[in-house]
Amino acid sequence: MLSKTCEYAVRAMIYIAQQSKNGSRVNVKQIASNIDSPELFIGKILQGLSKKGLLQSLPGRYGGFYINDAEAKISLADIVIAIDGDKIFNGCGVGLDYCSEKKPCPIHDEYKKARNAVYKIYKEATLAQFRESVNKGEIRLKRV
Amino acid sequence: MLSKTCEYAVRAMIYIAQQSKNGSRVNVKQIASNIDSPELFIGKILQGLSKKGLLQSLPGRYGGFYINDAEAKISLADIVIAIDGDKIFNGCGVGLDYCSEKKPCPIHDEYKKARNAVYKIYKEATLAQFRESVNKGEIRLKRV
DNA sequence: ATATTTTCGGATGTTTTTGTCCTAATTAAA
DNA sequence: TTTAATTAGGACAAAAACATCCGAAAATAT
Repeated sequence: MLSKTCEYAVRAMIYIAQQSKNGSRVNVKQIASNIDSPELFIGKILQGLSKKGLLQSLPGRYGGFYINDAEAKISLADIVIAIDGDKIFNGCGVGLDYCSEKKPCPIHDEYKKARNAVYKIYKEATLAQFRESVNKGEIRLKRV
Repeated sequence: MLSKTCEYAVRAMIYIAQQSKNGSRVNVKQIASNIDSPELFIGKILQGLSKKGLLQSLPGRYGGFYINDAEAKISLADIVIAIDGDKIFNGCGVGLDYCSEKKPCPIHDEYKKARNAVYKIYKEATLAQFRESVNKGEIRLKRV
């Protein structure tokens, strides 16, 4: 399960990807109101992702956040790993550090399959994909 | 991903199930040292599970925790739900409360499949199963 | 140049999760 | 019945996650 921080990040990135189709920028106020997140908090989160190069930011009047064509190739998995790390995709099903191919835990093999399926989903969902569904009403990012 | 509390609970329950094969009880000190958890904390966790009827406890000298044949039928999923709730098995992949069959989020369908696979694994792993593998060295519950 | 609007960065505050402490109640052996 | 060893329960403490505040820096329109 993703952390709350990570959920905000994923939804914000999807929103920004949609909005920056033609180079336009969105500010934190817009983002927060469109994804139902605390404004200052999503600001901090995006600052971090921006530092890591997952999106662009421009300070100053008429500034904001945006995503260029190169960044549109990034996947939800990239965002998740940047925020929560890769434990969700690699970790053991019962929390054992030693658990591995060589020293599997009781549910290792099946759990690994399921985990990989989850990874595949997040990996194959790229921001570019979400741009496609702009304005079709297919995507709604508010929580309720 | 399970909470730390939940991971401790799952490992403790597996350990207790193994140990109480012939009605014997284990105390928190034994449990903690065998699953690598804080002693007092796992005590608290098991008290909670005991109240909910997922295992038996006996206070007093020579007391401890144990699992009877009826409880051996419970699955890891039952434990997870008792501690972390069912959000991990039912929740949306990007944290949207409204997300459902009728109003799916962008990754709803595939995510649901993967989530169901995870549920199946935890559901089919019963404590009775783990009793089978006692002393075969198949199960190791210490973290490292 | 100046005013305005935005992100940046660091400190701070709040809530939840994780973990501990202490005393009481309970049980069984001696 | 006494004693020792254990769980029960409630308060407390520490750490991590979540969230806000404030002043500085940056960018653009005027």
